[in-house]
Amino acid sequence: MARGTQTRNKILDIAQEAVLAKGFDATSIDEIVAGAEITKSGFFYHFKDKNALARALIERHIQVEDELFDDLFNRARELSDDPLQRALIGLKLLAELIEDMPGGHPGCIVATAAYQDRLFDRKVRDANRLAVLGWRKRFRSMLDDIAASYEINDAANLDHVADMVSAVIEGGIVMARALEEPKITAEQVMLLRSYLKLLFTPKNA
Amino acid sequence: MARGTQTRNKILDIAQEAVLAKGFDATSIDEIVAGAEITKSGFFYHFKDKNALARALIERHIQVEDELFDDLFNRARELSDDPLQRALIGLKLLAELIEDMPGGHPGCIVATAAYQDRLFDRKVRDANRLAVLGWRKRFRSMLDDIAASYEINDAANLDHVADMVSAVIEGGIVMARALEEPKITAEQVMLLRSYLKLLFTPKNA
DNA sequence: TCCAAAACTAGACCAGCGGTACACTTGATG
DNA sequence: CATCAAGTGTACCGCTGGTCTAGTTTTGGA
Repeated sequence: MARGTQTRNKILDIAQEAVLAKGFDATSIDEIVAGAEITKSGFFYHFKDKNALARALIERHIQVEDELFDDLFNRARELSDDPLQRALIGLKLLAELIEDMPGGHPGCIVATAAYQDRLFDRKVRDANRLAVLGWRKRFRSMLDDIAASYEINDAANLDHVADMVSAVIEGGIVMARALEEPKITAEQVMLLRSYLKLLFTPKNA
Repeated sequence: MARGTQTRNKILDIAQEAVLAKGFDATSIDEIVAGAEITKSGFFYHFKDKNALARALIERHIQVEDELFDDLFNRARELSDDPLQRALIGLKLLAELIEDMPGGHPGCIVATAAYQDRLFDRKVRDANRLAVLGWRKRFRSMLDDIAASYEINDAANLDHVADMVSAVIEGGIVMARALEEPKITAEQVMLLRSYLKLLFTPKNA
C-alpha cells in the first residue's frame, strides 16, 4: 500500500472510532491529527474539509457493512433452500452478530449524518441516501424471493417492509443508546424476524 | 405568565425549532439569543450552560409528546372496547398524525441526544433514559391489556414489543431523514400495526 | 542518479463558538 | 421607596474549523 493511502486510512480509522464513540461534531480535527500522529496540514492535504472526511467515512462504512451483509446471507443460503428460512436464518445471524459486539452495535454513521444533516453538505447527504437505498434494494429482492412461494398475510408494501429492516436496526441503536442497554438492538432484530415469520404462509397449503 | 417564564419559553421555542431543523450542535447560543431578542447574558441568566438548555428541551418535549399520546389513545378507547382494536386504532391515528406533519415528523430530540451523547452530561442522558422508559411502560400496559384476551402467536417478550413502538418511530425518522422521504415514518408505524395484528389472535376462538 | 511530483511539516493567522466575569439598569411588588 | 428578579453591555478566554505561505522529505520513474 502506498504511503499516502496508508496515512489516509489511519486518519479514517482514528476518526471512525471517535465519531462512533461521541458523534461527528464532538470529534475535533486536532484530536484526529494527534491520534494519527500527523500535522493539521497533513490532514488537510488528504481531506479538503470535515465534510470530505464525513463522506469518506460513510463510503467506507457502507462498503464494510455491505460485505458483512453479503457474508451473512450467503451463509444463510448455504443453510436452507427455502427463501423464508434463509431470511429468518440471516436475521438470526445478524442479531447474534450485533449481540456479540462488545458494548452493543457501535452506532451507525448513516444515522449520525441523518441527525446532523445541516452540518453536512449535499454530497454527504447524497452518499447517505444512496447507502440507504442500497439496503432497500437488497432486502427487497430477499422479500421478492419469499413472495414467490409464500402468501402474504397482511396488505404490506414490500418496499416498506424492506425499509423496516433498516428502520428497526437504526431505531434499535437509538434505543440501545438512550437506555444504555446494548442488547436492545439485537432484540429488535429478533422481533422483525418474528414479523416476517407471521407475515408469510406457504402458498397452496 | 411572569415575565421571566415568558422569556424562558421564548428561548425554548426558538431553540427547539433550530435544534430540530439542524441539530443541537449546529445551533449556536448567539443565534438563539438573536432570535429571542435578548442578550447573551440574558440567556445565561436562565440556563447556566448549553446542557441545561438541552435538559429543558428534552423535558418539555417529553411532556408535550406524552399529552399527545394520551389524547390519541383516549380517542382510540372511545372508538372500541376491544384492547387490540384500541391499539390498532391508536397506531393508525398516530400514523395519520405523523403523516400530516408538514415535511414529516420534525425529528425526535431524544434521538438527537442519543446520537451526540458525549456532548451532553449525565443529567441530560438520565432525562433521556427516563423519557424512553416512560414510553416502554405506556406501551407495555397497552400490550398487557391485549394479552389478557388474546393468544400470542409467536414467542415475543412484551417489553421488547413495547420498545419496538419507540424503535420503529425513531428508526422511521432516521430513514425519513436519510432518504428525504417524509412519508416513511408513517409507513413504518403502519407496519408495526400490521405486526400487532398478526401477533395476536382471540383466545378460545 | 537526478528530478519532479506526492506527501507531508511548521507556524502564523482568522472568525465563530461556548462560556465567564462583572458592573450596571429596569420593572414589578410589598 | 427599597428590594430583588430579570435582565443589558462589554470585555475577555480557550478551543474549533479552516486558510495561507513557505519549506522539507520521500518516492517512483526516465
